[in-house]
Amino acid sequence: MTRITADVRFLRGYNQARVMALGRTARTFERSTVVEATGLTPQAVSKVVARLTADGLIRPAGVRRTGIGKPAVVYELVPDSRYAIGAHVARRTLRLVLVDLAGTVHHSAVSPLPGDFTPEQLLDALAVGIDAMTSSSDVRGRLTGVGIGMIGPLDHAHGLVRDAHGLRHWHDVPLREIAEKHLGLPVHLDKDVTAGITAEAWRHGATFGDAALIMIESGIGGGFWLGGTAHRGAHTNAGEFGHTVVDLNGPRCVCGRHGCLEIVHNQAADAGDIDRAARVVAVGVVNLLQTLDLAHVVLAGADLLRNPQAYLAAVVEAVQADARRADWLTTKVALSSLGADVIAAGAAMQVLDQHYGVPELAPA
Amino acid sequence: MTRITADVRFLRGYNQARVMALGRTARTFERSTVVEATGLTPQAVSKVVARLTADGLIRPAGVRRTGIGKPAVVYELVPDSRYAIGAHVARRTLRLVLVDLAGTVHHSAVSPLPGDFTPEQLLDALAVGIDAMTSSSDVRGRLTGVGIGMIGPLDHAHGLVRDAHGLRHWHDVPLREIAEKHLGLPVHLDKDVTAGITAEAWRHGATFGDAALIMIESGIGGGFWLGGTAHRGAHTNAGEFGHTVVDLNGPRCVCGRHGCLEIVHNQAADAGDIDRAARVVAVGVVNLLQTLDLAHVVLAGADLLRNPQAYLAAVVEAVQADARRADWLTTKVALSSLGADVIAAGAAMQVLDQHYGVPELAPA
DNA sequence: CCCTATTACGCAACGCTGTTGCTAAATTTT
DNA sequence: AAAATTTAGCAACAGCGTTGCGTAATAGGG
Repeated sequence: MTRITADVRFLRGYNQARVMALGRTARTFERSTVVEATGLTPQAVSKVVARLTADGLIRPAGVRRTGIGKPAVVYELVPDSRYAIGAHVARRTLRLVLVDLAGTVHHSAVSPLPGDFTPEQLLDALAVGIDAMTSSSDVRGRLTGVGIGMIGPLDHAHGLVRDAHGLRHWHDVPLREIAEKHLGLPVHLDKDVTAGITAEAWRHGATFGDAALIMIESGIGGGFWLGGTAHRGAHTNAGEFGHTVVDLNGPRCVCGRHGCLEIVHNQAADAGDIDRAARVVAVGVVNLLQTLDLAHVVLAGADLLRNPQAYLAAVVEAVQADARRADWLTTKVALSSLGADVIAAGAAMQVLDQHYGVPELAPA
Repeated sequence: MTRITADVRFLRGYNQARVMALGRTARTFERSTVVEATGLTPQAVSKVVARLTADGLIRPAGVRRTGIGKPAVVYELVPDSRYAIGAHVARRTLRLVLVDLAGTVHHSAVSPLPGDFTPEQLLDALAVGIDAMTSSSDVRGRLTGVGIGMIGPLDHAHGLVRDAHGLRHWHDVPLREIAEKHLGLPVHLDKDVTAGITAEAWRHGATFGDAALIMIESGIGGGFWLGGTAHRGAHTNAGEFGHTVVDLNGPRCVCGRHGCLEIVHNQAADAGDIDRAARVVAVGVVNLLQTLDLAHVVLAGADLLRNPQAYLAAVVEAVQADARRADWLTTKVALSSLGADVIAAGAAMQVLDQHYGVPELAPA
């Protein structure tokens, strides 16, 4: 648990991170933009910009002539100044991506994992894949770390896989610790869906409000971005969205309850009725909107992306039907901008976020 | 929107607030406790404690002899150093409470409101009630402000009542602004359920994790405390928990959808089957746990508190049944510790929280 | 009884943050 | 060429927590 004391160093990191967020979102920016966004004085912004420039994280990119007066220097992020590796560990596959500081995916590769793979087998696959991906020497020196997104339950704070669903060999595995030793890089472990929503948030920057990522891929899960950070819940177990009851008299689910969103959806999907399956998901999404009042909903997951338009249309329609009463209740619904890479890319961005994102103060 | 720049003044407020939170939770505390909780050095804590003592917010309350060495000074919060008024505006009644800095309710009074009351009528009732409650002169001088909790939809950021359900005369009323003028005190406006969960959080202090307040009182709503702050959503509209679908083939709800938690619950309750009604709510609560992974669930609301044990038993049972698989997935379920006063008291605590709570930095 | 070890606590100097006051540079307009 | 305007930085400053060190208050041992 990275714990930060509220001393002056916090201010440094915080304000630098806000400028970085601006650079990620806006392609180019100037000091005056930063002044407005941060509330700092121009002089303070000059100092922050000078520090970031010295670190090679941003650089001048021309000037803008405003008409009268001295032209303003335009800055931009230096995307290839830092990289991170992201890994999406699924039941049968390992997806690795290389992501730069701007959130752009440079390489993406999928490799099969042995059935019922062990931690050791995963570590080996990771090492091989990462090695191949960072062969270029300028990448290797700028690698910030490795992010791993996988199915839960797991303990994010302690980097512990508690009991990955459907995988033997994965009970209380301190994956973060052993991976850091094995790979020689900082490792960040999180639930797949949480990594996924982080990807969307990191790329959208400050304009991204409360949001959810709906993922349909061997089960239905939800990742949440609330109040400017990922929401993991009290035990890193938030997101079991597929196991919310939507049909009190519905069929029994593997979880023991009746009429879970997941079982109702799967029955429709298995029967080939994708539209009905999509409408079930749409009901769940509107439930989330009612409960959490989200500004963005992102759809993702292999099973969903096989029929993206069907799901998108159903959700959009349901959201609009529900929100028709109030013009101020707007929610943007979209397919994941990163496609099948969301989880892996998000895991990578979580690593970047730890270094260059807005620092969090000690837990209340 | 109170917006704070990340300069040194932020540190001052932040660290002071953490000490105050400790004092609220722990009755008494010493410097060494603060050192541990905040991560600050003993010297820094001395400065913070000195400032708070000078402001009269905390005071020494004896010493603790540890055995060898100079005894440690024990401090305590000064509860009656500050007060706030809380108002719970319902469809027919106005409940006012006087709350001190420790979160203790000193006075509570309910008065009827005219049918379909107007903003002016509410303001008059507020003025009269507040005057009666602050007759003592030491209270009046230490009054921090007035918090108002009421049904939505409303806009918390702008202090605007958009369209209170079931009340004509309440469309786009800038209640915060006009109330501040009318009462001559700072006013904080929020949804009833959000105020309610703030009451629980403020009283529990740092030990309070992600939580929800389930309120059953002319409708079913939910207030959320996530990541150390109230969750209001993108448009202050979070909490419409009663309008989440739990029965796809259920009866049509006033909101237009079928099988909402609220209509299903109400049908059972109206039929006199409280146990079934309670089990419906329990299903909804477990849905929340699956989605958000909460550490605390608090039950409240006039309709619920008519049969508190029935609801509590049903929810506890459902939560335990669902979490039986994992011993680490613990959620505490309880009835509101403040009974019928939760909303009003929470509204008051929101005012105190603005002054003496942990400050929030500019929105990301 | 005095001395020492131990613990609590504060004064003074310091480092680092953003802020304030003012100057310099670069450009357009007159 | 001179004035006006906008951008940007240097220098001194205020305020935060930190570091170094001295002082006060207690218990226990000789």
